[in-house]
Amino acid sequence: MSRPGKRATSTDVARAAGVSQTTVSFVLNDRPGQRISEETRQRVLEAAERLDYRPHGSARALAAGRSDVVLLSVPDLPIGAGISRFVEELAAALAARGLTLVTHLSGAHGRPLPDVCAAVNASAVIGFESFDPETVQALHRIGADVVLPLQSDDLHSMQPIGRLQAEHLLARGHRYLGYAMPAHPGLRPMAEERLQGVRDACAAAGIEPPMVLTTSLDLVDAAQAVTQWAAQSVTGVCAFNDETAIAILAGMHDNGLTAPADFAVIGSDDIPTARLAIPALTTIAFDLHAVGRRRAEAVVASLSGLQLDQAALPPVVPPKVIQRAST
Amino acid sequence: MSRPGKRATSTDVARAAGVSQTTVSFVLNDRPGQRISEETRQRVLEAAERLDYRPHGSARALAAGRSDVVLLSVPDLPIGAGISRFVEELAAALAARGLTLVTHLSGAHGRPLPDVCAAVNASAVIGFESFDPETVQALHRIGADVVLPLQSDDLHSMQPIGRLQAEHLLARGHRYLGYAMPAHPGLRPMAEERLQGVRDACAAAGIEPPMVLTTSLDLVDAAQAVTQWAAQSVTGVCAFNDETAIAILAGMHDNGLTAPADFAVIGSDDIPTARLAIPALTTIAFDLHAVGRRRAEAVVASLSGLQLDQAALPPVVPPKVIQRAST
DNA sequence: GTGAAAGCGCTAACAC
DNA sequence: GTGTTAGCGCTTTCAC
Repeated sequence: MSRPGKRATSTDVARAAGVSQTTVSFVLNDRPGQRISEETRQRVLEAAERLDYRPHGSARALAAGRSDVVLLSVPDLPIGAGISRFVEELAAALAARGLTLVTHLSGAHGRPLPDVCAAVNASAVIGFESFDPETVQALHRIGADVVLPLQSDDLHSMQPIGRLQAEHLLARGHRYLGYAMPAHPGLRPMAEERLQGVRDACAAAGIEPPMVLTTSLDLVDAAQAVTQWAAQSVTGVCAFNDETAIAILAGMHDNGLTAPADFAVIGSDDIPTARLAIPALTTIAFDLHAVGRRRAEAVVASLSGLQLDQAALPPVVPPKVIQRAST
Repeated sequence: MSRPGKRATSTDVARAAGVSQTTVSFVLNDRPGQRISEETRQRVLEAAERLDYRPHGSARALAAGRSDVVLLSVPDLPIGAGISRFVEELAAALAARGLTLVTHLSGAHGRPLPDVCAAVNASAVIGFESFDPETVQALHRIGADVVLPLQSDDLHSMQPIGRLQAEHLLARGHRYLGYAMPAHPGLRPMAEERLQGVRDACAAAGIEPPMVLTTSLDLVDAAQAVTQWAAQSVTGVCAFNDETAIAILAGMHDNGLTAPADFAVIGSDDIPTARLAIPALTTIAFDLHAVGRRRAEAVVASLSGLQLDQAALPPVVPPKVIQRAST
């Protein structure tokens, strides 16, 4: 239903439907003051459909003072499959509420977040980690009503992950634990949080805190770390995530060691290749699906100025250990 | 340099600098008709800085009829580290030309691409695979000047990848090849292209086409495929990508086989965990960096209506085999 | 060199 | 119920 011609405007629809442009706006936006006759409504809707009318985002944003665009700022970190699933969930939930999600990779050479926000006229910005205060302020001035770093989700803090990892190892008799930090700086904050969970579990069990080592996704690096842990009689290692854990596994293999006999290794995130590791990797799985939904609801609530009804949110299944051969 | 107050407008800057709003627009946009005195220029720039002025994307887009937003549509496929690197490169190159890149995951439940495009008022849309004609037309009508599916990059078609994989195995004496297709539907088109390269290489060498099997990232699945290949005396397998290759490796391990003695396996993309596979995975590496830059230049050229100067583009290093232990 | 004025396509008072 | 009207913040033509 469209000629390749010029873009149809709201006025075109009005003309086609034989009503005023205002009426079109009312119908299409489903304004609460439902003073539109059903017949007019249908005529307008039909005309819009026929002309393949699509509201002009900029014009709408300019006039209304707010847009339906939500910007997700993804930090410069290795994006895993899990994250993309989360993004899709978020996008779907927002779309269901009439909001459009776009993502921005905040790499070193891209534009600053406030500029991007201004360019797409986002009315909300979601981040993966806390923004620095300057950025937050800039975003607010631009009109981004909400700034919700993900980690503030009370039910999905990162610490339980570390705790679960450690508890799993402790339950299997390990008394000297290691922790494998990722080398990538962007992953640091998240890693610190997870590590804290491990420390807490160790403290609660009355054993020494974990021996923390940083390993990049490099065989030599990982092999070195393995040697160091072995020298300190570490027998179980919690890795920041599955990729790091896979590096450890490779480092062990390089040293002629195998899990779990020589060393137990537990990862986190349950990436698809975790079960393909040799041996298959024990890991922590969590419910990104629900987290995405919850985040979306939070944004919607904040945007509409309503109080977020915690009870109405989809429940988050707590993270749990996926036991496989590596522990 | 900013009070938490309301957003500064172009008019505010004009007032602060003691000039007209028009002049501000001229200065900030660096209009060709450089009829602005250096002194005025500085005053305006300084005022803008002081007020932390940021142009209102929507207003600008509405008035100018075009925005500086470029939308990258990423299909519903597992996002790997390689892709994120490419996106960053693209964003950086576009930012250098004053353009802002945002990404949209075109999952099943998100909004249709044209809607997203209209919402952010993108003046160009980049895709990973060809859009269907209807979508293209819709995008054009919305005013998206460019639609550039990535795969049309002459110097970076997918076929050479498959060809290289096959040639590598052929050079090592393998005469019965297998091809591992990914199960994920979003990966299909790309996989078909790569497969074609393998077929071409086989034909050129005068051997039978590869025995194609589809394997998800699942141990049982992969083990089954391995059994089938073995039954047909296949000795070398080209996998669509490294993850699929890792699955094959796991399937082999499950069958008590090891690479390259029983089976040679070659992946593609050189993901970080490829070298951590056991044994380390031979794979194809390519230059996403340059591809991103080239794509960005193409968009800029198309947006400014200029002819793309092929010669001025950063050269793309052809894909090459990274030989490791699995072949 | 600089400014006045006319919109871009839409929303939202307000009038009928 | 529906139309009139006045902007939203910016670009751009044209006059000074």
